[in-house]
Amino acid sequence: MIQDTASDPTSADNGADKPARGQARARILDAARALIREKGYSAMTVDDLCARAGVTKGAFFHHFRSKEDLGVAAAQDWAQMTGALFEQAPYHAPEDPLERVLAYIRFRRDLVAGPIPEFTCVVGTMAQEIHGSIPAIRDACRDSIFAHAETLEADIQAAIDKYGIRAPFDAKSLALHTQAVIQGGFILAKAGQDPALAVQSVDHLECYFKLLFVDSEGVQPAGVPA
Amino acid sequence: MIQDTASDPTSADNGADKPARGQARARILDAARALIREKGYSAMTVDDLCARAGVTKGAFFHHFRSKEDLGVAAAQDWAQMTGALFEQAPYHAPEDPLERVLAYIRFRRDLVAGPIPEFTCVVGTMAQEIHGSIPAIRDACRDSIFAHAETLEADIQAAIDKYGIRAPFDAKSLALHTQAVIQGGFILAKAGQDPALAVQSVDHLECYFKLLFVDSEGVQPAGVPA
DNA sequence: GACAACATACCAACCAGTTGGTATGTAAGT
DNA sequence: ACTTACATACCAACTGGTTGGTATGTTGTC
Repeated sequence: MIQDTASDPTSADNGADKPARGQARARILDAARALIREKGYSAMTVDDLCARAGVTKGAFFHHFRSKEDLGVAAAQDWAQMTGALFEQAPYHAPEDPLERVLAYIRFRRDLVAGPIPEFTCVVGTMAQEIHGSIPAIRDACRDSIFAHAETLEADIQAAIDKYGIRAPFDAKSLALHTQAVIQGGFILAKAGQDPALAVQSVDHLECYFKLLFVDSEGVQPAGVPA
Repeated sequence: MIQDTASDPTSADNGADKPARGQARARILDAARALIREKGYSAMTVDDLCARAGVTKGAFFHHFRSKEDLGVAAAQDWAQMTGALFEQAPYHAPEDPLERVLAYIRFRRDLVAGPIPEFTCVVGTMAQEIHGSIPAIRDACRDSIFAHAETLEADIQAAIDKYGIRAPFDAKSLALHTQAVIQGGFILAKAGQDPALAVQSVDHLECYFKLLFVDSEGVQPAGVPA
C-alpha cells in the first residue's frame, strides 16, 4: 500500500497517521507549548516531545540543536503567537485611552476562562523554572514578557496624560504590574486548581486602574465598581 | 586518629567535615529549599540534594520514601518556616487594622531586597511547575499559600468594617490578591533578573489598598502617595 | 544528483530507588 | 554494671530504566 493519494502534501489533516513532510518543526513547537504547560520544561523530555508531535528523534535534532535550543525557540514562538493574538484583538477599538487599557484587562480576564492548561503563560512558567540555570531560555522569556508589556505603555501614558494619575507611577511600571498580576493569578489558579482565582486578581487589577485614574473634577471616568 | 574530642555530638558546627548525627533530615530540607529555588523541582536530582546536604543516598531514602515525598515535606517545611517568620514579624503592632495590612505589605516589600534566590517563594515555584503532574506536592503548596493568605483576612475584614471599601470585594479575595501580586512580582524579577521588578509590584499593591479604603468623609486614612 | 527533511538504531551518562551492611543510641533483664 | 535485644540513623555500591544526543541510512524535492 502506497501512502495515500492526497494531492496536497501540506494538508494539515490527512488522517490520524503520519503528518505531512515539512511540518515537523511546527508540530514540535506545538507539542512543546502543551508539554511545558503540563509538566514544565525540565520534566518534559525529548522523547515526550517527539511522541506528542508524531516525529522521531532524528527530526527533532534536525530542527533543533539541543533541548535548550528548543526551549528558546518555544519562547520565541510564544512571543510571536501572542503578539499576533493581541495585535488583532478588539480592545484597541475605543477612542478613550483609559477605555482601551480597561478593555485590555477585560480581554485578558475573558481569556482566563477555559481549563488551566489552555490559558497559562508558557514563558512565565519557563522563566520561573529555569531562570537560574538556563540563561538563554530565561532571556527569551524575558523578551516575550517585556515586549508584550511595552505594547500597553502608549495607551497607559495617554490615559495618564488625559486623566492624571493618583500616584507617582509611570506608564512602564504600570504596564509591568499588569503582567505581574496576571502571572501571579496563574500561580494561584494552578495551586488551587481553579481558574476563578486568576479571574479574581484580574478583577482587582481592573479596579486598581479605575481607582488610579481620575478626571480633572475628581470623578472616576468609567465608574468604580459598585 | 579517633574522631575529634567534641563532647557534644549534636554540635551544629564541628568543622567543615561530616555533619552531626541526627541532622540529615534537616540538612536535606535546607538543600531542597535552595535547589528548588535555583533550578526547580524537576531539575533537582536526589544526588544534588545529597551532595549539597552532605549525606548519602541511603540517608535520603531513610528519611523520605521518594523524591515526591521530599517535595511534599519541603512544602510543609516551608509553610512552617514562613508561618513562624510572619507570626513574630512586627507588622502586627499597629492599632489600626488598615495600618496593619499596609505594614504587612511594606514588610513583604522589604523582604524582596536581597538576591533573587533568597526571597523567592519555594511553594509558588513548585506549584507552577508540578501542578499538573504531581498532585500531592501541588496540594501541599496550595495549603501553604492559602493558609498564609488566611492569616491576613481578619485584618482586612476589620479594615473593611472600619473604613468601608470602594469596590465589592471581600476580605478573602483581597488576601488572595496580595499573594497573587507578590508571586507575579517574583516571576518578573526572575525573568528580568532584577528584584526591583518585584518591589514595584508590591508598591502598586500598597497603592491599591490605600485607594480602596476610604473613611466616612472620603479622605484616605493613610494618605495616597503623592 | 545534491540537498533538505526526515527515520532507525544506538550509546554513554545519568536517574530514582534498592540492597545489605555498619555505627550509634536505648531500654530491659540480670 | 554488664550484657542482650532492638531500633534508629546512616553509608557505599549497585541496578534497571531513562535521558539527551549521535551516527548513519532513507526518502522526497528542486
